[in-house]
Amino acid sequence: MPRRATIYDIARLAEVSPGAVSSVLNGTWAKRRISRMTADRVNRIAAEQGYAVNFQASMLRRERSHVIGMIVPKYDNRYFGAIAERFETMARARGLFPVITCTRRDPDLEFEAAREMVSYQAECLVVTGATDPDRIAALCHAAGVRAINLDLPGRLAPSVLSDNFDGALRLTRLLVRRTEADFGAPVPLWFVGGRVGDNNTTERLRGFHAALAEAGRSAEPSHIVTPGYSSAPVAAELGRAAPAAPLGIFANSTIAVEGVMRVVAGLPDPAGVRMACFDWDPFAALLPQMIAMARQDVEGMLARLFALIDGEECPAAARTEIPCILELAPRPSGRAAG
Amino acid sequence: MPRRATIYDIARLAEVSPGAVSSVLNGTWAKRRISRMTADRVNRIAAEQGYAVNFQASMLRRERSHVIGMIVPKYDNRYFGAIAERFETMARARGLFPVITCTRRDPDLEFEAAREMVSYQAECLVVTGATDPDRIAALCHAAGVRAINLDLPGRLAPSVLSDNFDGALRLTRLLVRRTEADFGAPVPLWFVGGRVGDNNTTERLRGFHAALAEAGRSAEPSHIVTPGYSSAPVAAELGRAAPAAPLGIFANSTIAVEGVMRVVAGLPDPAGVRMACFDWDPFAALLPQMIAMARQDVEGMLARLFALIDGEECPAAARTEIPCILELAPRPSGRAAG
DNA sequence: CTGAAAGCGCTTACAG
DNA sequence: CTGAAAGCGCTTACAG
Repeated sequence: MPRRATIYDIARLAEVSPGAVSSVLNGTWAKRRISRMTADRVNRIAAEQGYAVNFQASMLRRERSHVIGMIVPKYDNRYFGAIAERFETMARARGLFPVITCTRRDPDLEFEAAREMVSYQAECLVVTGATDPDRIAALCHAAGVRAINLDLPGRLAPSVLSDNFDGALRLTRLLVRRTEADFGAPVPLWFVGGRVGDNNTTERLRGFHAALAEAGRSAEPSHIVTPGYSSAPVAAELGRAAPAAPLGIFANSTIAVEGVMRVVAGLPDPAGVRMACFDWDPFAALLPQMIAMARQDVEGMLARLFALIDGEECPAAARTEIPCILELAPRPSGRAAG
Repeated sequence: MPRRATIYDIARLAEVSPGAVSSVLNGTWAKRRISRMTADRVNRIAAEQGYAVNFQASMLRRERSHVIGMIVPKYDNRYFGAIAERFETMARARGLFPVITCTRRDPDLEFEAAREMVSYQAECLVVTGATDPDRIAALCHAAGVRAINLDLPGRLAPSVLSDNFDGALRLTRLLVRRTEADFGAPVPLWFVGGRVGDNNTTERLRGFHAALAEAGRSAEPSHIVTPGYSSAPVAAELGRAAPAAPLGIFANSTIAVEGVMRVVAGLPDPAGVRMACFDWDPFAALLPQMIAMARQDVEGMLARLFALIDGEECPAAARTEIPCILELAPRPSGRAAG
């Protein structure tokens, strides 16, 4: 493996000192009163040699690393994928070096990944959807790294969340209204997916109950099916509960929709199902059963996140809830009311 | 910002030399014949201090960085999201440090990101779906970094691809067979999405034509609609071409499906459309028009990719095409034949 | 206008 | 069984 060119190689070729090369290449040459002629020569030779600075050496020497870390449960998911993508773009726009790693909802991997971010000398770590954000915040604080929670809240660092209660409330109101309109009378409403104890599920469940209460109704406990976030257990548990159409379903995440649809496909009357989903997917929106989706406002969340990052103040108590965007599904032509 | 603990801090507290601390913490203490008692003490104190090694310093000093880079067009996409996620998992399993960055199909960003990977001292760069992979490979080679292309091929580095021709051939055969069965006679077949000149579109188009030729048919040039990979131009151009049902559509990517569905929704008879899609999405599979999807074999592709990475040999000519997995869409109960 | 020099935090051959 | 020391490639105050 041919050794990469260093500032010493460039210095030799340009017949200047390594220090001068360094300041030309990192743009501080004017401040150091190096002549433009020298700067041009050094830049030309560096380009010819395909020189690329060694980040390890450069970051070691500099006072600040400008590294900003993010851990995220998954990439393979519209919501978290959009978060990761937008995070990178916004970090780069600020001259920061984003380092993202995906922790697959594994608590140990989350913690190890956070440690790794400390090792990368991250100045700030965005902890997205972590199962135990406070454990990570403690690790960060011990190392002098700012932590900010995203998507799921913690007590030891500020949190930027979706307004899960409000989104679920509005979604459930729609579900109540549309099922009554389509079927001519109240039908059983189910809440499917997620895990009780998880903050987001708790908040959405609260919104679900509140909307039912507004309508003078209450939820049947056996219609709350929360076996987690993957689709197989959702399909299994919902299948055992044997729902009968007509009915309405609040799907707590698009992954839950995958499970729900397997059960719905087996029903004698799939057209007797109406569904609302917390989270958004363009194709799920085209399902004939879908009436609305609560799209989490990724841009709004990240705007708030970077406002916290840009401002130094980060009170641990700060907690921002960003409203979701309610997307009505197109009403398929073939679907009759009632 | 409190300074992070260093090996010097631990050394002082444990009353040993910094060198001894270093070898205890990186596991080479047995080789250096340091006593277990000393090692235990150092480990305990390091844990108490929340010590985390400084990667910049450690990687600078070591001979190898163990960093492995990947550039990827998007995270917010089932296919590329799955690639990024699996890449991280497999790299970690090998003790490597994956660094991924998302380049949003921007040629300049791709090149800048590749430069950045060289600066991170990456030993290898996986170039995924790049618009100009050879420009990046040249940069890598100049810096002594191995490059491997994924998803789109280049001439200067080995390439791991989907077997686009074969996948499109099988998908089109299905489309021919199912439209003839459902409508009782051959109907117009359209190819929608992607860009002519792009390797993958070219190969899939070749498969499309080959399957038509097998059936003794040929494609109408005006039925090839390839205005790129985003959904808005697909909807616009397909809308202008005003397709009439009954018809069959080969959608070149799930993003194309989004555009196609906007047009289909406006047709007098959406049920007169059959669609096959290159690429997979669980919800797109549930569209009533969808008959089959070609799921790219991400696991198979990455297995091959890491076989190249693990083995030192990387002949630039090497080109592997991994077969796609054909997923038949569930046949909706409400859909009548003919 | 530019160079010599110290030092970032680590690793590892070498000496004992 | 352990320490002293050199050096990875850079940056930047300091001296001239």
